[in-house]
Amino acid sequence: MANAPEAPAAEPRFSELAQRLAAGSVDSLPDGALAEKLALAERERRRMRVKLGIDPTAPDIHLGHAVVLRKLRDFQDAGHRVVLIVGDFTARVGDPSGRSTLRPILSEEEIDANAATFQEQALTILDGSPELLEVRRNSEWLAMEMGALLALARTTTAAQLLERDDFAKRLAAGEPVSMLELLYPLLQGYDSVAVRSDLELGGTDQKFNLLLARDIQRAYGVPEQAVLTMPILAGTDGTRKMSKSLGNQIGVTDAPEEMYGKVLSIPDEAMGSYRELLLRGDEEGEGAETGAGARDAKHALARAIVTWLHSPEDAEAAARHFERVVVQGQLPEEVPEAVVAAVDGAVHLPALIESEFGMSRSDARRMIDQGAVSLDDHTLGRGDYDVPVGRLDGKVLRAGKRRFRRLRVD
RNA sequence: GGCGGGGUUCCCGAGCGGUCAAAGGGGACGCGCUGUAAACGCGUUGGCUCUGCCUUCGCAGGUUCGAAUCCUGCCCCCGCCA
Repeated sequence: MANAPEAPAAEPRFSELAQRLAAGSVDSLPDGALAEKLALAERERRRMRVKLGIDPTAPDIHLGHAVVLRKLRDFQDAGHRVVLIVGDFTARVGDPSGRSTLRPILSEEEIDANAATFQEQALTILDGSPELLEVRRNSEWLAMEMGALLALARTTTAAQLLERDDFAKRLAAGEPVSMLELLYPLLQGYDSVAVRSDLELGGTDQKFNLLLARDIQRAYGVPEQAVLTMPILAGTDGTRKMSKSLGNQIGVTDAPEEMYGKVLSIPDEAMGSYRELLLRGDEEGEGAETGAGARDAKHALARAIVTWLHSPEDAEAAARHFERVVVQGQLPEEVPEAVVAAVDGAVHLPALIESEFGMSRSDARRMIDQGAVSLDDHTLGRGDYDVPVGRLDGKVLRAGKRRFRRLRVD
């Protein structure tokens, strides 16, 4: 970095830098704030403090988080410091952003466990060197006294909070909004006061909270943060926000084959945004969006994502696995073994499927009846629930497309 | 505090004394087809020792041969008034 502390910030230079760093974002607010922050940091010869808060309400980081984490990484690569706040305290409150209902309350043990894996998984994307990453837990400052909480509550009015889109909508729809939820934006804002953030990142659904944090910082007499919002990544269904609770997520630590398959299951129309939000744009060509071209484009996308989060070798292997198991309907290279015990010389398949694949026996029976279960090449039919042991040893039981077990008779 | 509306299966939502394990949609799963775990079509979707039995319609009692449906009490949500 150049050092010209006395000279007024060379505006064009910082605007340009800010523009580059904000690439891919939806909003960079207020106008010009990011450039000023960059200039200020350089003038003071320090790194910018770039905040991201994540509530450890679910144990895994998914690609939706990855969009923002990747952007944070850009800031690290530019020499700035990421302050990752693990919301162990706010997880107990539950951010209602973009949700229509109250989150379930998690136990302290669950939160701790989630927080640990979160931190670890974030490092698959972030640079973990101490000067570039600071990890904090917001229970450090949010477990405050009642008096302090009241002071915080005084900073904001009910009208301000009710401006928030999802609160307003729920209210209008006659749905409950708890006081606890109303408090959430204040707590998140206080995080920004506590860590003196220069910039905070978040999804577009965080815009309100990120901006309110500025008001709270002002009320506490600390500099107001700039705000950068990133687009929301759709889940594997292609429409709703990716989230664990909707079951449409792709975890950053998902096994390569799993990750590959999940990417292929997104609707064709979602490919473009996946490419833009997750890859840097220079990885793979555009590819056609329809016909066989779409298939190839999607395979390329899956390969690129697995390469990013695992390795090129894993991506290769995952592609082979997919071709073999899904396209050609063959067995995977490795099939886990299951030891079966016979009763009266026969094995009750619904019971076996229940214990091996964790579904109910009724489900298992339905699958057998629907021709979804096979032993080697023989597809079972309606009512084939009991099979003599003699016919089982060494055979591969397949239930549905993706569940396999090689049977060994005890 | 008063008055009114409401809590149904994974979700939304119909049912309002038997024909209800409960319409319809979503989601999920399965089969077919295919360009992929896309799209489309068809089917399945409480559990089990499965042509029957058991459990479920906020919770607890009650009426009835019989209740998700009626009554009583309680809990929770929403609205209006205060």
